Amino acid sequence: MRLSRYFLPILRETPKEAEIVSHRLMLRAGMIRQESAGIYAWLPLGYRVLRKIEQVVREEQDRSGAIEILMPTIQSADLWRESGRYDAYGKEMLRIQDRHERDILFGPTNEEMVTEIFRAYVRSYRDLPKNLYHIQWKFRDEVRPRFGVMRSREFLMKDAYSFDLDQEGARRSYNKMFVAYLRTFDRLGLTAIPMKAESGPIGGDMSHEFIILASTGESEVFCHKALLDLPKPSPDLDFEGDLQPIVDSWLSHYAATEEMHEPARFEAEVPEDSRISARGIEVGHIFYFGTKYSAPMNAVVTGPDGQEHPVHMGSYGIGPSRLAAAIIEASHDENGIVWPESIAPFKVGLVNLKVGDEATDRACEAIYGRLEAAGVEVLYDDTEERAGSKFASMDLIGLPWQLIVGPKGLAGGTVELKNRATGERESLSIDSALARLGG
RNA sequence: CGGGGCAUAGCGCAGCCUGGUAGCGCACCUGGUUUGGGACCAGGGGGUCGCAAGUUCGAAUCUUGCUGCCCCGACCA
Repeated sequence: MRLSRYFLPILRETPKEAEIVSHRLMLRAGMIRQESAGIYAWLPLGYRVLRKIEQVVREEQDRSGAIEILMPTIQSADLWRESGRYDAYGKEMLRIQDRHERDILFGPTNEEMVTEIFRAYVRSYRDLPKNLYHIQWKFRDEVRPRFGVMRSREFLMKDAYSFDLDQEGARRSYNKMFVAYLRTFDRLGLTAIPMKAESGPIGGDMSHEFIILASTGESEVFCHKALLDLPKPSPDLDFEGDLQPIVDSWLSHYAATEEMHEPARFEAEVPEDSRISARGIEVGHIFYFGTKYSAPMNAVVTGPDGQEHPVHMGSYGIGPSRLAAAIIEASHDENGIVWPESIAPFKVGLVNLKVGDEATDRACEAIYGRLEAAGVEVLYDDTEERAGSKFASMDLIGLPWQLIVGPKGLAGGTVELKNRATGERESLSIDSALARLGG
C-alpha cells in the first residue's frame, strides 16, 4: 500500500478525551474514530489489526474443534423471555421496537439464540460434543463507557458455546477452550493468566478470566510469578487427548482477581518473592453454566439410557476489539505503538527519505515491488513529508520493521533496516534487507 | 445512577468575569528557500461560537431550558 493513496489520518496532537495510552495511540494513529459515546468506527489501519486479531482467534477456535457460525445482532425478545433473562438483564440491554411494535433487542450475548439453534436440530448424545462459535458485534449499554474500545458499548466478541451430555463432558469442552485461549493469547503476543472468577449461581470451579498484566488495568489481581513463564501449549497438541494435566499445571499456582482474592491463602501458598500484585485487563472469560438455559428452553438430547437430558453448556468469550487496545497497553513506548508481528497492520514500513530524488525513488519502487510480489505486507511512505515527520509517523503506527531508504545510504549501496521493538538499526544491502523480510 | 467538568475552524486552546465586526498554534492551499528524527519565510482558505428561547440598540460573552461529550465513584467481554 502506498501511503499517498491510503487513508491514514494521523493526529499530531492528542484529543483531550483520551485518558489511557491505548486510546490516545489508537486515535493518534488513525485507527478508530468515535461516533458516539462508546461507539467507534474502525478506520483502515485499525480495521486491519482487528481482522488479524479475529483471524488468530478463529484459527485457534477451529484448531480446538469449535465450529464457526454467524448469528444475527438483532434478536427477538420472545427468545429472551423463554430463559427469563428479558426481565432479568436490566438496562444494559438495548431494547428496540420494530414497525409492528414487536419487542426486539440488540444482542449483548447469544446463549438463548445458540440454544434455540441447537435444540432445533440435535436430538442424540451421539452428536455431542459440539461447540459453536461466532465473531459478531455486541451491544451493552454500559452506564459509563470509557477508555476507547477497551470498554465500549458496541464491541466485537468471539463467543463460543459448548454442548455436552453431562458435566464430565462439559469439563472436557471447558478444558479445550482453556487451552485454546492460552494459545490464542500467546499468538497475540500476550501473556494471559487464567484466574479463578466468579462462577455465578452454578458454582463449581469452572469459571476463569484470562487476565493480562498492565498498569492501566481496571482491576487488582494477585498471582504467583511462575505463571508468567509457564510453557504455552504447542500447535500440534491433540485436543481430543487428556488436557487436564495442562489445565492443572496452570491452576496449581495461585491466581485471583480482586473479587476472588483470599489474602490469607495468597500469603500461605505463595512465597513472598514470588507474589505479584498488579493491575490487570480481562481479555477472555470462560465458564460452565450447566443447564441454566437448556433446562428452561428445553434443549435436550436422548442419552445412552434412552432418557432425555438437558444438555450441559458452557460459554467462552474473547473480545477482539478490546484486545486491540489491550495489546497496545501491553506493547508501546514513548514514541507509539509496538505491534507484535502476528497482528501488525503491515509488516514493513518502507520509508522513502527523499521523494523526487531519482535514485531513491527507483530503489524504493524496486523494493516495494519485490515485497508486494513476495506477499509481504508493506506500507510504502511515498509522501513528500520531511524525514523527521516520516520517522515519527512510522514509530507511532508501530509496524515491526522500517526499511529506510535515502540517498546517503544508497550512495554506499545500503539501506537501513530498523526494528521497531528494539530500536536496532542495521545497514544492509537491498538484497539482504529483502531476504531478512522474506522478500 | 450519584458527584464534578467541558462544548469557539480538522486537532489543541485563548477570548466570556467587565456585551460592541471571532483570535492563536498545529494541520490544509499557493510560492520560495530547505531536506537522515515532527524546517523556515511570505501569502491564503476555512467558524450557524453545541441547540433553542430570553434580556439588550447589540450576545461567543448575561439568564433559562435542552442536547452531546469527558472525568471520579458503584456495574461489565
